[in-house]
Amino acid sequence: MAKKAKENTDSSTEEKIIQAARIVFLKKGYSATRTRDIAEEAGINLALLNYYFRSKEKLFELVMMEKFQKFFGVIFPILNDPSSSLEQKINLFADNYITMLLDNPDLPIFVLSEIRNNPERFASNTQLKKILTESAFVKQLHEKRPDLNPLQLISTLLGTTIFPFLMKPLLFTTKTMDQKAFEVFMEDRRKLIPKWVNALLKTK
Amino acid sequence: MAKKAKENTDSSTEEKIIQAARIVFLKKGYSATRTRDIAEEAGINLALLNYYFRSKEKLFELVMMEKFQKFFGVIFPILNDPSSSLEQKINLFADNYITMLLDNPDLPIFVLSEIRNNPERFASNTQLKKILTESAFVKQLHEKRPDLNPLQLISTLLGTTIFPFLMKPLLFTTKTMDQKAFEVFMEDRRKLIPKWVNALLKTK
DNA sequence: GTCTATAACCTGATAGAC
DNA sequence: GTCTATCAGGTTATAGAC
Repeated sequence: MAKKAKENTDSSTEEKIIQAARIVFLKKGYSATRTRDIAEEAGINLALLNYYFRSKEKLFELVMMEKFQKFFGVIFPILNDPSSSLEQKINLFADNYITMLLDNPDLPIFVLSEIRNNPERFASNTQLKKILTESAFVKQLHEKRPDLNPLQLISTLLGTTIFPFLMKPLLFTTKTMDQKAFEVFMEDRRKLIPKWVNALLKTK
Repeated sequence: MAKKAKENTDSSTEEKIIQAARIVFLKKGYSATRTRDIAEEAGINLALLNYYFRSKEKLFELVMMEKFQKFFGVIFPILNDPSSSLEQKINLFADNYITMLLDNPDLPIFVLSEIRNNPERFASNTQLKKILTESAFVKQLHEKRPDLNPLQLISTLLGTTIFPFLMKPLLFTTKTMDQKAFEVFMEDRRKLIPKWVNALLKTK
């Protein structure tokens, strides 16, 4: 602890660059981002970026791994907890995920876009497959509704939670909503999704 | 009719270029696409692309307008038909939209990505705002459930239908599904969505 | 570590021969 | 209309001074 005190200012050049990279990559994606944008955002010279991170690709990989961890990391512990009920999992998932997404509204479109652009990168990711096919959530779901493909409910749970954030740019640009209205909308949705998804469990 | 017979081969150079552009832009998006990729896909020389379409930007705009028309065009006539019931609209929407998306599975991520990259382009699009705030669907919805923000149900209807196509690259790359399984999944969903969304209308 | 200058490469677009 | 050759500008990455 005491040893780390020196770094705690967190304003080292390296940190400034990666923080800038987070902002720019998240907003524009890999292809549309120029290393110059990142350097400018960080308030440093372009050469320093390569000095610290060797290449655009390497810097991107760092940021991307973080973002993927954020995007998928919340899901696993909730859906794979054997001690909570199906209803509790749905409730907890919607609540936690909406909180996280309100803090990171551009995360879904970033993650889904980059997977589209480079799907091979995730061929090795077996964690997600496990959540979707053999988590505690899937088992409980299968027990309660053996007639229903668990992925149908999971897609609905994920879709209803994430989709508003994918639509957000469209809602804003057409002036259908502004930031404040969107936040209210998502607070309503935080209560609505558990109610709705649990209702679907009872719909034969 | 007879007049158009001559063009019916549909293999003019211009047509070959725009068909190649459809394929490449849809798959990689604007930024990651190089005009050389399109020329190669079309089996023609790079110079011809500029001869026929002047610039990458102009060619992209053509393709993009088509794709947006496809993505949003189906929604309007269905949701704004005053003669059909709420239930019929939900049913018809899911059915038609899933059919269209099975033929154009890469459309959602393309459209949503490009809106993210360039939202100003759609600032002038008032049609979508109308669907979301003053269509026959919204009015009927408000009448039946005045306690519910219509956008909540619309987001759910759109999200449940579109989201599986956004997840598709992830499902495929993790080998959770293959093409055949995905098609079966979406056929199940074609029946499930109307049942589910109509159930939500009755969930207080 | 940080900067300026520049190399090396890539990309969109055009000139000009056929 | 179609091609080859090439330009002009932009982008990543590095060399070398400080």
